[in-house]
Amino acid sequence: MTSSTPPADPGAPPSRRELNKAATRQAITDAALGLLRAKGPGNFTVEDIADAAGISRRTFFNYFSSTDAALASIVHGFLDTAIQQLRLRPADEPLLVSAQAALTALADPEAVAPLAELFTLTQQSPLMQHSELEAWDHCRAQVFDVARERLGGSHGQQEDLYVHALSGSIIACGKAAMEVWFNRRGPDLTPASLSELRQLLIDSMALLGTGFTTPASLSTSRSS
Amino acid sequence: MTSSTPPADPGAPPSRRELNKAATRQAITDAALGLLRAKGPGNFTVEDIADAAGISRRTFFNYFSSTDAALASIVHGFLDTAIQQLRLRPADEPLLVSAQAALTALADPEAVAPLAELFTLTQQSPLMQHSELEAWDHCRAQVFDVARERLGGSHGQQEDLYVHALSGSIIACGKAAMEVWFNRRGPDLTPASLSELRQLLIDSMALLGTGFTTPASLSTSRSS
DNA sequence: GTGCAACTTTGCACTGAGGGCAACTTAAAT
DNA sequence: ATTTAAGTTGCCCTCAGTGCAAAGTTGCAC
Repeated sequence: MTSSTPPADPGAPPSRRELNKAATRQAITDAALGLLRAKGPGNFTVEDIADAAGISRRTFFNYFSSTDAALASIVHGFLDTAIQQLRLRPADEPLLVSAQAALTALADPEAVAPLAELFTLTQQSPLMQHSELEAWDHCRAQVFDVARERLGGSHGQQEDLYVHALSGSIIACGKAAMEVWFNRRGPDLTPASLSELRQLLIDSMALLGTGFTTPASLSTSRSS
Repeated sequence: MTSSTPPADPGAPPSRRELNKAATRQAITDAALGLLRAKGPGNFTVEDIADAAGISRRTFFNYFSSTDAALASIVHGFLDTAIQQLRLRPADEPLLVSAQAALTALADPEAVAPLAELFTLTQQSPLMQHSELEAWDHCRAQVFDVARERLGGSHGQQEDLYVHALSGSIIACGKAAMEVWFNRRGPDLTPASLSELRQLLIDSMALLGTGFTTPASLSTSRSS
């Protein structure tokens, strides 16, 4: 089974089985992305992906529960590293600052390239929104965990709202920054474009931190 | 077809066809909700719903593209009225205040009852999250429209981020308030519970308006 | 190495979603 | 009443997703 317990020992050398599984997983997402490029969203089947990845249809489902899930694993990968970055921040830092730092740290070509391509390929069609929304929501849940940990165990019921609202808003703003960036730049990955993405991420978190005070405050960002 | 142009004349008396369609639509969601109650999420098929609603399986798909969609129409209904309320607010009012008003206006038994039941019935299982997330996202898009209209046509590129981030955050906070409320109260629809929901909605918008300043500000809400 | 145990892949078969199409039924219009 | 448009249904197709059991691999002990 794919879902059995992995060694959970980060220090140990990955066994052959682990490597094979990782490779297969990668082959699947590569194949899926390739077909998306070649045929467009909705115009290929799970069997197509399996063939392209050199595995059987049935095995595909051992790894992913759907075509969408396979493609969304790209988004998951990105967001997971974002969460990793977030957890590295000092616990006494304001969450918004941590989020800013974690996100801008990821605004480099290698990390955003697959994401950018995926977005440009699927922007027009709602066939991917499902898993994409889920990926963001999964990330939100993890930000929620981090936020709750930071507030310590002393949280009464009031903090529930605070933590829920904050984590949700952080995700919403991160999403907003990415969306605006894609709308403006498309698949442009030049340093100038990436620096604009960083600025957008910073600005969106700043908006959150200042309570969205009137649009006059918009003069903050002048980056293109 | 279901998707043909409705008269779009709100003054005219609804024709027989319109009435039939509305009735069928309602019968479907009723049947779906009934089956959800009776069998639990994931334990019934489209055919079951069609049978219960007294229509053919094929006709079901003329109205909804999936079981999820049929159930999510409940959420859609709620959020659509929320948007309606939002559009009724004066255009020069701060958006956060408008959102607060629109949402709290809907915190009455008739409006939230179906929603509350749906949430309690599906909270445990991820079988509904798809359409639910979509419903919220659809609502976000509409808040986005309202926000853009309010900022007038003079919006340069900076406003894009502002509007995206703001509408996304509003939705996130509305969601947060509802989620906290369901977690605390479950399907409780007593006036005390509803007033707590109202307070939560107000508080979450307030958090957004104050930039989530330190948890010390949490003492605002003391409502149970 | 040999062999066993655990894990993984695959084929097969089955249920059910979703949609195209044409025949049929019902409401509206003249 | 007759024609026309809108809606319903049955038939049939493809494809998603899953359980099961028979293979094929890898890990480990001897």
